[in-house]
Amino acid sequence: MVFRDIHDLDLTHIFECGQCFRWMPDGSGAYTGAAGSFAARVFAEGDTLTVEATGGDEAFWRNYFDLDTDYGEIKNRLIESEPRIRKAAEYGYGIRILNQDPFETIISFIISQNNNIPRIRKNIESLCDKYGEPIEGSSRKAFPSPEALAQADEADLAAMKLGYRGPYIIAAAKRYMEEGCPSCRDELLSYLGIGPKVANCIMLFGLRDMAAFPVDTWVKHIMNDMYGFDEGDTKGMQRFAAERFGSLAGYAQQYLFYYYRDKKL
DNA sequence: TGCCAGGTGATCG
DNA sequence: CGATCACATGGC
Repeated sequence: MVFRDIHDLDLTHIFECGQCFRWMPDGSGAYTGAAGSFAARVFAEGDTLTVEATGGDEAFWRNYFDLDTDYGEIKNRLIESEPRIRKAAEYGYGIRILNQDPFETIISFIISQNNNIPRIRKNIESLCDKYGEPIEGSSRKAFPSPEALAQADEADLAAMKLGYRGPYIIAAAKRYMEEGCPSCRDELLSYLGIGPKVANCIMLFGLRDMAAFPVDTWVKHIMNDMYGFDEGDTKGMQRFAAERFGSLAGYAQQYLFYYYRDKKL
């Protein structure tokens, strides 16, 4: 399917900015990957976005890529309220916060803790290969269901190099099965293996709370470098983000994170 | 080798 | 409360 008249979209920035882990360039300028239980190949030319998907209707992909949000407007408002973010916002041109499946987001960001992005990708792909359903028309597997991960064996997860996160994954899947999708930050924080940072990532990327401002090791560096915060002062950083960026803090965080991680300033 | 990566849980004062 | 430490793993 083809979406026309799309602005402020850059697939590289969308897929490499650290919000998702299952998309990769195929060498032709396109990206292949999976969202939930669908696989796809996507590419952008001019102001059109083409999605060749194994499933999901137009509404699904329009929502996944957040095509109804005006990112030009968001960027202007961020720069207006905090001019020092301009460079980061311009560098991350075309980033869109994807609307990802909540369960996939929960498990993915539990895996992300004290880990690096290439290894997070490998861990998630291993999990999908072993516990995900096959996707018709693709070699990729769907992200595993809560039921599948709830029945996973701890030793198998250990063999897949998930480290100490294995038990967190199984416990989270069981709980999700029994209680359904968590709806707020406090509920997420009561999961074993989910602390303030991971909870904020899930709120932002999985539950669409655009005011969430995850503070990870990169954001600590940024906030120290750009604004002079002590690297231990997470509370102060959160307060600053809430005051300056308000309901747009999540977008700001993503621009800052991507800019710093990519340029290593 | 020791430090780091999209941190958190347990423990201790 | 806040500070400290262990925790699996792999890259540099």
